[in-house]
Amino acid sequence: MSGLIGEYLCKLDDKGRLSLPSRLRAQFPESAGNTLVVNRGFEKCLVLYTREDWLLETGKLTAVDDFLSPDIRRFKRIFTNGANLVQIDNAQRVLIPKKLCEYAELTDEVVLSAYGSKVEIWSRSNYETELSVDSDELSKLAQIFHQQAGSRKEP
Amino acid sequence: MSGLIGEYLCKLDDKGRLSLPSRLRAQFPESAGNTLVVNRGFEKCLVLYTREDWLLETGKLTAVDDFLSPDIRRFKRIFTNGANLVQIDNAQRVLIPKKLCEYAELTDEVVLSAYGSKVEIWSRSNYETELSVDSDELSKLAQIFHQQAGSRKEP
DNA sequence: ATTTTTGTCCCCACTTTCACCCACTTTTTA
DNA sequence: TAAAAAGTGGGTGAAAGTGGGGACAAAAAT
Repeated sequence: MSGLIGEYLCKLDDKGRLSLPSRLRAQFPESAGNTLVVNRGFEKCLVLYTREDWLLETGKLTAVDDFLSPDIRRFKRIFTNGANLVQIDNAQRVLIPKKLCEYAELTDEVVLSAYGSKVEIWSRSNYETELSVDSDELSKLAQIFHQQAGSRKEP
Repeated sequence: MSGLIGEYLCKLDDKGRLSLPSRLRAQFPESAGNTLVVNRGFEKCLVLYTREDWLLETGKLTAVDDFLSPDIRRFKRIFTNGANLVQIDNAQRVLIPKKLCEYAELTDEVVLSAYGSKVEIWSRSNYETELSVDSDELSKLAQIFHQQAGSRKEP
C-alpha cells in the first residue's frame, strides 16, 4: 500500500498505548486486519507498517543469503532488529513495546507522520527539532536531494 | 516458513530453560509441533529453527558434494554438529544445551530476535554490542550490501 | 550389580502482564 | 444544539511468565 498521508498529534498513555487517529486508521486496507509492524527508524523515531508493506520493505534483505559474509548478516540485523508485531485493540490503539518507546524517547505527546507506505512515530519535541530548519539549510538539502536523485535515474 | 518477526527480551533460568514468548510461539506453524532445532550461529549467538526450516537450511549443504574438498567437509561438520533437537515443555520453554549456552555466553537476560525463518538467541549484552553502530560504519555496510545484492540481480 | 550423580521433564504455585471492557470527555457532523 | 463518533483513562480477569520441588531415567562411580 502507498499513498498514506497526514500528520497527527496524539497521545501515548501511561501504559504505552498509542491511539491511532481514525483518519489514519481508515487509510489502512481492510486486508491489513488488526496487525501492524513497528520498528526503529534511522533517526530517533519509530516506523509503522502494515505487515504486507513490511515484507515488501525487507524483501531485498531476505533475498541475500546469510552465508555470504558477516557484514551482510550484520547489516540485515541492524535493519530488522526491533521489529515487532502489534495488535490494534477495539479502541484503535496499539501497545508500543517499552524498548521502542525508550529508543524514540516517546512520552505523552506523539506525532504520527504518514508518508508513502510508512508512518513515522516521533516524540513531539524531537519532531519539532527535526523539522525546524531555516531556508538556507532547506535549499541546501534540496540541492543535495536533487543531485542524489538525479544520479540514480534510470536511462 | 518465513516471515517470523519480533524482538523479545526473555529470561533464562538456572536450569537453562528459555521461555518462548507467546507472540513468537504463535508464529510457528501448527505442523512444527513441540520440536525445534537449535544450533550455533556464525556470530556469538544461537539460532532456532523449526524442524522443517532446519532441513531447508541444511539442504544447502547436502547439495554440495563431500568429495570437493576438505574445507567443504569441515564446514559441513562444524555447521551441523552443534545442532540439537529441543522440546517445548508445557510452560512454553525449551532447554538450551549447556554447550550452546556457553558458546553464546548466555546468562539470565536473553534477546530473541526473529527474522525470516530463523530466531537468533543472544545474550543481552552481546546483542546490544552487535547492534550498536555508528553512521560511518553503517554506510560502509550499506555499500557492501548494495554491491552484493546488486551482483545477484537477474539480468 | 548397586549406588550415586547428573540431567531432563512434568507439575504446581506465585507474580506479572496485557487484552478487553466500560465509562467519561472531547470533537465532529448533521 | 443534539447526536454520533472519536479519543482518553482506568479497572480487572485471564493468560503469560517465572521459579522451584520432585519423579524418573541415563550415565558414572564404586
